[in-house]
Amino acid sequence: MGEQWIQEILNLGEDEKMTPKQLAILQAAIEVFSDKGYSAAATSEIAQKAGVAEGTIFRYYKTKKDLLLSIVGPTMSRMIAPFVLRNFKGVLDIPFDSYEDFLRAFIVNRLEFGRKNFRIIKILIQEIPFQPALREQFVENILGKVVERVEKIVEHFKEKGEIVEIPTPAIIRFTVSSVIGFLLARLLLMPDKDWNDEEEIELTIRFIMHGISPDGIGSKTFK
Amino acid sequence: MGEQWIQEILNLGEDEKMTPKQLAILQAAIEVFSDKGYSAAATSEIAQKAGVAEGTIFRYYKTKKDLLLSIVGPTMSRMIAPFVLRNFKGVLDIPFDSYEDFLRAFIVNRLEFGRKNFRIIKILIQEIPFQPALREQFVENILGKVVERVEKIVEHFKEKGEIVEIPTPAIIRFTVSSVIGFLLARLLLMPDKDWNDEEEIELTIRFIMHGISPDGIGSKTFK
Amino acid sequence: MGEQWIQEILNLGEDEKMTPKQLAILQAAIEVFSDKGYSAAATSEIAQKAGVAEGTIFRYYKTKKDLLLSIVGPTMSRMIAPFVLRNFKGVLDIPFDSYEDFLRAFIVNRLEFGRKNFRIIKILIQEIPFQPALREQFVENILGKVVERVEKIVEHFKEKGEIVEIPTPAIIRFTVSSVIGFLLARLLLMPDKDWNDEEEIELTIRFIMHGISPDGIGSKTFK
Amino acid sequence: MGEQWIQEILNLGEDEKMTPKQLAILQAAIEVFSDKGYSAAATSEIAQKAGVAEGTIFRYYKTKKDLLLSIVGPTMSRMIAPFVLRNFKGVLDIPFDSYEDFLRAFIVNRLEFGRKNFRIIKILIQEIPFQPALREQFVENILGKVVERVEKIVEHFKEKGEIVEIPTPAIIRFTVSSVIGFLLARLLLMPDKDWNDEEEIELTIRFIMHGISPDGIGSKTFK
DNA sequence: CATGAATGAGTATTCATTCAT
DNA sequence: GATGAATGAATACTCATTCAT
Repeated sequence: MGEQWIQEILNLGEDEKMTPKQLAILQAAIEVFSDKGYSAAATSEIAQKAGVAEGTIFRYYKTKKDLLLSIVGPTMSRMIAPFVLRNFKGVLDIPFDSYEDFLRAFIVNRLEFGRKNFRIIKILIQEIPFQPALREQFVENILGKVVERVEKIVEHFKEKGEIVEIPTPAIIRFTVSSVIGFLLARLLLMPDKDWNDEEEIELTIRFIMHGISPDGIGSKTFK
Repeated sequence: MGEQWIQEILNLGEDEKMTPKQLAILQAAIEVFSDKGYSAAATSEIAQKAGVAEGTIFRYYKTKKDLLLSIVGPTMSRMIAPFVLRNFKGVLDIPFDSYEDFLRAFIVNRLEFGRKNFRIIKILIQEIPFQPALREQFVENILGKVVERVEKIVEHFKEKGEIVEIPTPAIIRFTVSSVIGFLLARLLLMPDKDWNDEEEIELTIRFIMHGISPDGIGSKTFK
Repeated sequence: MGEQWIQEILNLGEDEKMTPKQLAILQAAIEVFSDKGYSAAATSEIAQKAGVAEGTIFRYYKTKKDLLLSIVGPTMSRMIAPFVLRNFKGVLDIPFDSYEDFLRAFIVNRLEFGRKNFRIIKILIQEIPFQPALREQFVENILGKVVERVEKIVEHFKEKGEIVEIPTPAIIRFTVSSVIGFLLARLLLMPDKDWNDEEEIELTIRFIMHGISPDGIGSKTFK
Repeated sequence: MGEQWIQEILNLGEDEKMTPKQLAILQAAIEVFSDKGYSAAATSEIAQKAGVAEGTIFRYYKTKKDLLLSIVGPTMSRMIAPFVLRNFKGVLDIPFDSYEDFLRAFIVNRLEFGRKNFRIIKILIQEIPFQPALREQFVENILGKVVERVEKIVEHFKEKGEIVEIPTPAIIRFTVSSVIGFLLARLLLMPDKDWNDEEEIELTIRFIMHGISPDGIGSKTFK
């Protein structure tokens, strides 16, 4: 595993200086945290795996919890990148011709993201229930913003008659469940199965589009 | 909270002798494990909460891990109860007139189950990634059997033309994602929201049925 | 060194149960604290010297500081025992015929006390500047009460013309300095010198009595 | 607080080169040592307070203990300055007309000294019991010389009939106790009280002189 | 000279587990 | 059976000291 990706993942491209040791610590911590869980992970093991002295960890991160947050925080921010990027553009900030297009772009993008950030996301999911700091950040900064954004998109296509008149939260739930269900099956539950990603994505989109299309009307794509 | 339910939940009705102390230990363990996570839970706290001596726990359960498995194992078995109960009955073991009926029965039933076994399920989900024993049991005994059973149901209704000709694993995935998505939102993410369960269930069923119905055909119920 | 004295010193005679291990821990802690100072004392060394496991210390005392306070607190209380004992008796609670008698009784009594509680007093003095909890208790409960009591005695004998008309705080300071000066020299600075305690005490009393007697009048005893 | 006094205090006027950094380190060390005690003081905190890198301390002082001794040693020497200064002068090296004059000069002088060197003296007193090197230096170079010198003075005035025929060590003890008692009360115990130094000094002198005057004879000053 | 990253032995404290009572 | 005192290995974290830059 190269050392480039970590820079990229945690730094968001800003070139804050990160010493090789710090990188090694982060990498080792990600590994150990995701393998054993935060609580059961020993700083001594992280140190050993990173090839540094135990004390070195605490030069960079005041506490073990600090180390956790340093890993999980930036990734959490990047989770919503696609939802906020073009938010300022102008009146019509929905750059998709159909909900389908949105879904397709979204799934492909997040599948890639999930692939790269697999371990960190695992840590995040595992620890959210036990770390109030994490949960708060997640609910307020992530969930909130994503929902807000998707709400607009859903309502936009509701107006256009593409989506059935069902309460928006339910629509969002259906969409998100299906997408996450796919991502989990693909990356977590059965990563070794012989997946045909493109086809699987299209099937998932078909399912969602059929599911939320107004009665009597199929999606445009899938007649 | 009475002490009856625990008996019921963990004993599956078999009247194995369980002393009040043992019950207290289990109850306390469920609370502490689900609040802090297995690793971060202290047996001393469990003992205190159960009102027994620290040593007493280890009379009943050789190790802390043993205690975990004793809690989570039986519940895991009961998760699949509806899928195996009538499996032996005879040739035609599909007691549903439509996939919709199956879904409705299934969701209602598992919502109830989830409500009762909330904490234990939380523990189960949290610990599956870290306890090989758990994962093995889960994959082989639970996932396997459920999939096997649902496969038959799905294929049955495929033949009847109710379900579109898409690979069965995908159909199952769509179904399960949607149902679990509902259960999670209902019980975990937003338990305090003012839910109209019946309506929400019907919406979910509509979504799934539309999603998996063959092109051009809506579900029977939702025209 | 027997194990009786510790009971006596820390328990004030009440027979609260103290296991042999707890006694051993206290004894070892007194030794190590007084030899190395609180900060530089290692709980591991205390454990070793007490012949118990490190963990055992923390069954009895939640923290190292707790251990310190458990040692030093009770002795602090006993320091003022002679000053509060007969305080309730009645109107005339000064059971001495002269300031001289008071001094004599006091010095003999506290010399004995100092001999027995030498190490603990050393710890107390060393740590008072750094432990706010200690300082507070000392100033309020000890210093306050002693001063209050001695003030009355001094003023009593001022009225009788035995003590010169000088501000009482100064009289107290002179008395206490001289007594403590003796005790320190006797017990701390030169414990190995060949002391004639009785004579030395009489000299000290003579010094104080001469020093505070009204001009032109010697003490009764020392013409 | 300027940076001059430190030079003065630690250097005894000799102009050994001392960089500003070294001065800052010493100043910071005095502060931290006296606030937290030697053992509990962290070199990192000293470095931070001094505005230098952690490593810099160890350029000037090989070890933490070295730093302590560098602070406390010179002050210890200066404690006895008044006792050795004119020791070489000639036969009659007692430049006081009476013990009273000696006391007065001595108390005033040492009060000033104590005021300036408060923190260092506190460190010294705190650490003498735990640092053999310090204790040795103190007993041999300080205590010894002071006693030697004061012995001569006391015996001089004994011969003149000003001081009662009591063993000299006792006389010294009385004197020193009373003086130190005053200094401690004045500077350490109750520094914020509204002191009238001049009057308080005269009272103390009166106490001592009365205390050690031969029977039947008051001091010259205080009839 | 000065830095501060790096070290690793040492710290107080926790905790699952044992076992004599 | 039930207890809880005792254990000791393991834990997160600190800190005086070193050394390459």
